Amino acid sequence: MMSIGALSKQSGVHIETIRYYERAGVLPKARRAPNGRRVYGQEDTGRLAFIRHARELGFELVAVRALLALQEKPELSCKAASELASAQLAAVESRLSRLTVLRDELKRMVRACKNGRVVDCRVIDALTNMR
Amino acid sequence: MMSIGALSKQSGVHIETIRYYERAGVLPKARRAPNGRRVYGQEDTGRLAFIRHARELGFELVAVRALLALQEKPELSCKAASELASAQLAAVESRLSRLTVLRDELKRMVRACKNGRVVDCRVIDALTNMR
DNA sequence: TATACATCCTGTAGTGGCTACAGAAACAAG
DNA sequence: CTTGTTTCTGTAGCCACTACAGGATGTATA
Repeated sequence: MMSIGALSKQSGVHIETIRYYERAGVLPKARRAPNGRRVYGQEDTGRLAFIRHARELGFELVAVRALLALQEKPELSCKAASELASAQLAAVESRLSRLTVLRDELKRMVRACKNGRVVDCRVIDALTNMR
Repeated sequence: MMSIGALSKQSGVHIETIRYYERAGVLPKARRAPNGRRVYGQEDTGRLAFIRHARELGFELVAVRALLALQEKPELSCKAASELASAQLAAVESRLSRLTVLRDELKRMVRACKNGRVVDCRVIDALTNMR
């Protein structure tokens, strides 16, 4: 049992963001103390960690909601769950392959630009003439 | 010499975005025809290509502006440009490694969901305990 | 020339995912 | 009881666009 401030410290997610997640339907509506303040449990720390990492990986809140639904409805049919997971997997693999291209391009750029002047620097060329 | 519509078609950047870039100070204020319409030259196609690719690589507009400023002052050292690229590279590599973990977990989950129950899936754990 | 329609202009508002603040209420410490 | 912290709701701002509205101007066809 903890306050929104304690949850915020534990999870590293801003208080305002926690309230925003509730408003956006990503977190369930928090239980309230008699004085009206939100009360959280340990499971919310886990949920927030999950949301944070998923967001860092580029998942939109809609997708995060879908993934959380998997966790919170273990009675969901295997077929539906598998389809949802497959869709996420496809999204992840697409992101992965594009990121790999970007990484290689950035590596090339950094290599091509070692202690020269901008005149000799290939970063700008690389960005202008990429395709 | 071309209109904003022609530039848009050539560059693949929406008209509204081109005007937004001007407003945001990323593109220089366009020369105007006597009737008040914006007039562009071939160099603007290059600038837009540059901006587009930089954005695709995850550079923020602030960074794009910095890179464009470097381009206009070629007597400066390349250090700043390569630092920007290195920062991008680090961010991309961090995302890559975490995405790889997630992909493996999703693959595992899809496999597990074939014959088991959602409750056995560990994707949530993978995302929750990721660091 | 008249009409139709495309293109452009400025300005404003909406989007997602936060983040920041204002003003009020409640709580905790001295 | 005062002071300071925490929380509440509600609203506004941020970035990087995107989507209009409403008006001016341009071009093609009858």
